[in-house]
Amino acid sequence: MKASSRVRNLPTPSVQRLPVYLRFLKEARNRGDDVVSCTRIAEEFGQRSVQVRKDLAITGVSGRPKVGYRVDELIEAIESFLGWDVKTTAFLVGVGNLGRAILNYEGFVAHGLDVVAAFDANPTLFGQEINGRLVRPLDQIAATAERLRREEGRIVEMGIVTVPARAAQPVADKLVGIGVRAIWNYAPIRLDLPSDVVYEEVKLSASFAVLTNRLRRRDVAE
Amino acid sequence: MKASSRVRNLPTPSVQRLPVYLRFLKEARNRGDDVVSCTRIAEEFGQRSVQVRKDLAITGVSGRPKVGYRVDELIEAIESFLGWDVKTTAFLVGVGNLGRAILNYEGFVAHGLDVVAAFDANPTLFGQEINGRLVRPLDQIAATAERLRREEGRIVEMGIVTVPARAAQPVADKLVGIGVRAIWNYAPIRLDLPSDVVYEEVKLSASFAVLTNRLRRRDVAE
DNA sequence: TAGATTGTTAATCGATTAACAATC
DNA sequence: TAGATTGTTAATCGATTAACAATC
Repeated sequence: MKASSRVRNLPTPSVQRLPVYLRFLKEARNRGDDVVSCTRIAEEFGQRSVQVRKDLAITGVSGRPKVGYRVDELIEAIESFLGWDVKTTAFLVGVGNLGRAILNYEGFVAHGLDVVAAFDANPTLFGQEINGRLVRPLDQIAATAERLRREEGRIVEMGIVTVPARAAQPVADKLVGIGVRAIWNYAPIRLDLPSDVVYEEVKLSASFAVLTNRLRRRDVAE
Repeated sequence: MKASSRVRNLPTPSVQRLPVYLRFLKEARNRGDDVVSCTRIAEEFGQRSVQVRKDLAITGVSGRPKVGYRVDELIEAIESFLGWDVKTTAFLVGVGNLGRAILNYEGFVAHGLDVVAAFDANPTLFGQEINGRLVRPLDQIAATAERLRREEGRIVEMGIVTVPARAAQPVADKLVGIGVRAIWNYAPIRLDLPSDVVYEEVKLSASFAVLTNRLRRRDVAE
């Protein structure tokens, strides 16, 4: 069987909504709820219940008519579907404020993200420790990956790029060079990568564009 | 004419792609290019030229067959359409690493964003200056807005929320209280706001979900 | 049992792409 | 003029929503 025939095309909007449900479900679990219905979830987020049901269906979970879904089953199904039940070993490059924000945010740790080391080109940062992670010289990225593999048997799967735009492509190339299979890019520039590397860009400008455009159109309408 | 009949529904994906084109067009201008074609832009970003043409069309700009679009006209049209040619006065609440990242990033300044003051609840930060902006006590947000209006005649249009999830809703309520008409939320929680306040959320978890899901599905396919 | 809910198929809606005329 | 490009209408594709049967 060819890989292409096995990888179904999943609706990206559904994948993007799952973390929202997950957060709500964890709160429900903390309240001691055993089951939850799509109607309830939809109501919480102002959506249609059919959409929630379709979204949950892609994880493979099933509920019981009249009753709903078991909260713990649902949490497990979403986490497993997103790959958040396994550790994702990552390197982060660019220890500016954005890089620090990611290193300090515990939310991603709960999603399996394990940033094992941080890198920067600025010598004044070398040796600094951020939330338990040492800042290393960018030059040592390959050596660090190799040592990690040799000593702990760990493979770096993901590279997080939080450098300025102009530095992003060379940094991404370095990350691909050490064998990462996914790049999470925060720099405001599209990166050119081999097609077998999974790529995702955080587009803050796109978000700002939607906001300001709506704000200005609202003004015009008044 | 009712407002609802005047506000056309614009394709959000198109609005989100405009900043990408804009960045490219500014580079083109710096290189001294006078005109650029959709074909060229599409090629740069791996899209179809029709899509680029449709995207540009929503700004109201028009090009010339055989020639293309004038670079300076196009830049002006996109910036005006997005509301990036006018200053947007904003308050930022939450001076953690994420808040600092936004205060220090000059890219948004080029998009008209003018964060005039930053607020936090943590007294150890009060009086600190970040990229020229003083950190003030959250308590003083209303007084600061009022003084700004009285002394400089400036209205705070946007609130940027970079506090932890649990603090986000009360902070948003405060911002709405001082009259902001747009909220840009970085906290991983959906905010409840009056319907006349424009709202946009930066969903880092959604981005991470897409990335890890693809990474794990790729693994399965191998 | 009746009502609420799941799961699925069909209809609708919106965005992308194809096709092609207009034009410089 | 011929070829490249814009602008627009029609076709396709994908996601959302409606409708409804199944079921606890």
